[in-house]
Amino acid sequence: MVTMRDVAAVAGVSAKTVSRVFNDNPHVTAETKQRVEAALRELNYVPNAIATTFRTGRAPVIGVAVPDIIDPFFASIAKAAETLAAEHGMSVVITNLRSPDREPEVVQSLLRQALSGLVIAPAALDHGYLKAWIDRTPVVFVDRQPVGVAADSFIEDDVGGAHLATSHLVEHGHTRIGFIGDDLALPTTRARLEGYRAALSDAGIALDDSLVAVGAVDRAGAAATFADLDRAGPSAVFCSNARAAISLVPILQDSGLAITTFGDFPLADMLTPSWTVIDQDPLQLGALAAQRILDRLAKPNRRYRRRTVLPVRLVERDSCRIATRLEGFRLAADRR
Amino acid sequence: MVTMRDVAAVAGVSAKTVSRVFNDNPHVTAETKQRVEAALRELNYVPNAIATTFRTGRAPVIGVAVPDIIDPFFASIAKAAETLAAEHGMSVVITNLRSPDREPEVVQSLLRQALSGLVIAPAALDHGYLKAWIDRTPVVFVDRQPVGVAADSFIEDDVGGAHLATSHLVEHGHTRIGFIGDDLALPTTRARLEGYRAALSDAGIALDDSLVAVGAVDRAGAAATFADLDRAGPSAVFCSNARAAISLVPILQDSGLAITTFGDFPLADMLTPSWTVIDQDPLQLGALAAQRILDRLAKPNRRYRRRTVLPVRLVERDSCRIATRLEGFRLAADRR
DNA sequence: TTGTACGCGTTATCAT
DNA sequence: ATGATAACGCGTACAA
Repeated sequence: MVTMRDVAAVAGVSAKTVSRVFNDNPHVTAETKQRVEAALRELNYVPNAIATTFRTGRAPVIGVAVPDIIDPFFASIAKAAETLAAEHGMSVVITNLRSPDREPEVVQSLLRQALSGLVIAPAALDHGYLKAWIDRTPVVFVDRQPVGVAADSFIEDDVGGAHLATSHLVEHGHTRIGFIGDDLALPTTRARLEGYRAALSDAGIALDDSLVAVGAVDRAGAAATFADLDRAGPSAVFCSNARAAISLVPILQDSGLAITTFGDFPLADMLTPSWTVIDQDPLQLGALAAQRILDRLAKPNRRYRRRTVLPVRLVERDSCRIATRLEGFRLAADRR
Repeated sequence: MVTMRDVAAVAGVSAKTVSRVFNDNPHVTAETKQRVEAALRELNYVPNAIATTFRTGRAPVIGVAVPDIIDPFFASIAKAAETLAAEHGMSVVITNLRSPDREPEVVQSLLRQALSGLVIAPAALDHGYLKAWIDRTPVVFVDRQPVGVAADSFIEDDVGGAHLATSHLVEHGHTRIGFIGDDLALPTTRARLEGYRAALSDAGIALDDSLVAVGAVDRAGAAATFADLDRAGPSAVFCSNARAAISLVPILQDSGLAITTFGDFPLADMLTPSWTVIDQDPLQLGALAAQRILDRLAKPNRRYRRRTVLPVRLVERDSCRIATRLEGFRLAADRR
């Protein structure tokens, strides 16, 4: 490996002068600069990034940590952050959190790499382990709020979006509306349950806990969860997130239930019927988070808004128009 | 930040002894070890990973570089590599290649981080830029072969899979079979075109270049590409990859064409009709690649198989059963 | 303008 | 078994 010393020897200057030339320091004569540049090219000098990081204490790298990179929602966040970082000469490393309990070790091993910043969509329920790092490294939460630590966050309007989706079902005449989620331990899921309940209350519909079921994380779990919920006799369901929704497609596809879901997903518009969703714009989430990291690095002393809530919008498709079960309810009512 | 020196001062030993204790070096008396461990805990010592990497020249990190992390195929490769690495105390950093021409800079900035190894699903057409690194860092290619550099690779059977998919259409009675791909500059796409052509030849069907169209990278491109192909009057199409397939769903869904595609994708089995695909097992690809990195690190002098081709299998679903256009052809033939 | 000396935190070498 | 010293490659402070 060619070092600055090697280049210096060839150019007949000191290592420091090579450093100056390489970093475009103006205090070098044109003639010296030329000689050094020739040596640089001749030896094919490549800086040792680790040494630079070690010396300066910061790698020109932003970390992005997400619960599951297979989920297109999180992949989009990462991709947007990467695009923005690249525009500012930074690279991005993505890492999978894998599971709530592994989050601390995974994130800390990332943070030890002297990152310039971290964008995290947390999986864990408590993020107190970040306290020791947050003074030295800007950390921005996305999708979910920080718990046990103060940090910037960009989240979507979970309560509002769930309210919107549920109200949409109400407007279609449904009164028996189920809630299917992944895990109520997650604040995001809880907030969406809250929005769902608020919408029902606002419509004067009584809450029924047998219409709330969680555990839809894969196709098997989704089937079990739905079987549970189905006993309560819903005519419509609201899925609390895209991943649950994707798992639920096989079982909801031909159920005759009206459906809305929180979070768009690839091919949702191509299913039969196509699914009505709440759209979250993960690209914007990722871009905003990365921008905040860059801002904090550039102006550490400025004050920033701690919490930013992004609006969501309803994308209406077909899954609320077709509602066999509701017809059933109506016919039954007519007969009475 | 607490350093080994600080710990050494508290324990009343030298920094080197602290290092020995921390790294489980046996040449330390039990009594000394105990004292040092107490100091370690008291000061809450956390090693500076950058300093260690700097000193040893290797970070306990495997890099995974893929063209597009949004593509579930590549995300699966990354995830599998991560799982395997974690079992061996290594972490993984994922990076997006973004585009063929940006690949060299992106990869090299990754490699400068003194990685222990790199798993790459390349986007670029030539990988000669890796020559300078490959002696110091194990590099394993997945999905696509190395060009311009010698390296290990794990790829799927592109020619065989395409042959399989095309033959399947032939068996269903099709003779006008289109090929829709993303980019013929990619060796993968070319190999699949080759398999497609071989299958037609084997069936005694004449090749027709107007039945080959590329440019399906997003929904707009897919629509344009298909419009082009459609003029040639196909009754069936073979999509050369999952990403193209996903983009083509809107336009092929109700086309009445029989369909096969190379690469399964989420919800392919939930479309109407469900899509028959060639399944590639990206998880295995990622796991094998990461294992090879670990093997090469553990036994650098062993010899390894350069090129491993994984078999693929046909997953038959409904998209070949429904073939309105073929009926049209037959009726036309009957009338004659 | 250019160079010297030093230090970042860790580990390897070689004494003791 | 333990420690002193040097070294990894670069950038900072300061001197020349």
